[in-house]
Amino acid sequence: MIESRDFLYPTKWLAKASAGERVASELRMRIISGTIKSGTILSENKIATDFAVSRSPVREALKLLASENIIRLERMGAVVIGLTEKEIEEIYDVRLLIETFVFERLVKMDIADLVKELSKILEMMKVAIKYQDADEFSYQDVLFHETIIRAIDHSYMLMIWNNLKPVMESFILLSMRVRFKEKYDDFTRIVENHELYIQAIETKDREKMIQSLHQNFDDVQGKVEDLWMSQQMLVKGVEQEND
Amino acid sequence: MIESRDFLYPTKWLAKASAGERVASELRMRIISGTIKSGTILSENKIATDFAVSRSPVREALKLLASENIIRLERMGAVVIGLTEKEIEEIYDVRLLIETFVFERLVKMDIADLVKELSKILEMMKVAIKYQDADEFSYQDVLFHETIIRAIDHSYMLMIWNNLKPVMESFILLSMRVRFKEKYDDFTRIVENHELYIQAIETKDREKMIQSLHQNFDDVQGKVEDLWMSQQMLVKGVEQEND
DNA sequence: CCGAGTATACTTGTATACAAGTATTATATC
DNA sequence: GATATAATACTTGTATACAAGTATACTCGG
Repeated sequence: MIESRDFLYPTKWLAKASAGERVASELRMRIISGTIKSGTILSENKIATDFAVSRSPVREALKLLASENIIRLERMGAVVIGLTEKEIEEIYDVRLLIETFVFERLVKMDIADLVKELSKILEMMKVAIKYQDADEFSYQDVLFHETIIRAIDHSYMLMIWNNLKPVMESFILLSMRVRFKEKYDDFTRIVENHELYIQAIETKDREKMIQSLHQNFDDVQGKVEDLWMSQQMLVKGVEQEND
Repeated sequence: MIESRDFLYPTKWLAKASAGERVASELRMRIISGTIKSGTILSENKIATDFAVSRSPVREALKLLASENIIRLERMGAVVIGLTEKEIEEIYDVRLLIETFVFERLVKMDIADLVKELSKILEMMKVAIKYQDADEFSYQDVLFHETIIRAIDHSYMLMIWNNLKPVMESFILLSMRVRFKEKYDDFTRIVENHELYIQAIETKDREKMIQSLHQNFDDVQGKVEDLWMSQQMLVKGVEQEND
């Protein structure tokens, strides 16, 4: 039985969420963290009993995870795909693609409001670091990029982002939780990089923007190890349910 | 009551489909063709009775359409968004983005098999033209681009494509049906353009590929009129259900 | 001991039932 | 006639029930 206090996903983010979203969010975290191993076959009934909900929200959750490419729906059962190094690189391919596209639009726009908004978010990130709040930091980090994308008002770019976001969010959450414990000084670099990004937008400097994006990517490249570390942390912290 | 013979979507493509997919495919066609007007509020119950299915598959369908950005799920009812000129341009933004990315990967690969496969598909398209089979032509057209994307084996590019595909497919279906009746000689141009695309891949010629992509885009630009024409055709052919 | 065939237990997809909440309509009161 | 309040008819989200199909395991025959 998986109860809310065992959740890897921040329960306070699920305040207004439906049972389906709750199940999806938690399953996603467990898959990406490796708690549920790649190759595992999930059955609707098993998940339903595990989460003490009916099959209806579970089906909803599985459909969602399948559209995010972390599970594959087959005739019998859903096969866990998970995130390997390859997938993480691919996600960043997409981010690079989207964000460079967005930037090209931004340079033709009035970006004063956006820059102000991003600065605010960056301040929030700094506070989150100060109080060692990994979850809040992750939230603001994701919000930072979402804010940039939303600025150009492009429904299909937003669509792509919406598909990518849940996986990104989970990945960042897990990664940041590890770093807060193990590599605290990573955050000064992350903040600097976001500052660079804001500057790039402000001055409409393509090169700086690309530089920032790649730095951000280098920052996570090879960071599947974070996921493994996060799993190490988890087996210590959470009691395992031997079904 | 909407029966299978009233379907705008080719029923033979729905052979192995679930009720949810059937409902989604048909609703999508009706939304994109303008048969269901933008702004309309859809209720699960109404759709369920219309299609003579239960709410379960209807919910599934609505979730899907929402993820494709052609409806918006609100607290009460789903609001139809539809496809305006803006959305069509945005879709082509994404296609341009994806396919240029794909091309950059292709130039580093062995593309012999791909070229052969594409040539086969193009032959099929020619046959479909010869026999004035708009649906078959559309199918092969969509398959052509999907084949190119699949060639690079990039799960997240494929994810984007999978999200885009249903809307693209519906749009192309409607557009091609009109053209077969009204603008038959469009097809020689479309075929030529696909030949150009194959050549571009074969010779790994970036410029030619971009040229082909843009030509393809110009070909649909301003083609919302096709949708309106398709709607004109529809009101003639299909009896209207005044609920 | 091995294979064919049947029984069984589990799978998904769909229908239905129910609960909680929201908008609308009607009614009553001023 | 206007406004407030209550009743009603919808809405979604979740649980449960059922049907059709699939894999597994078991039994029976060789």
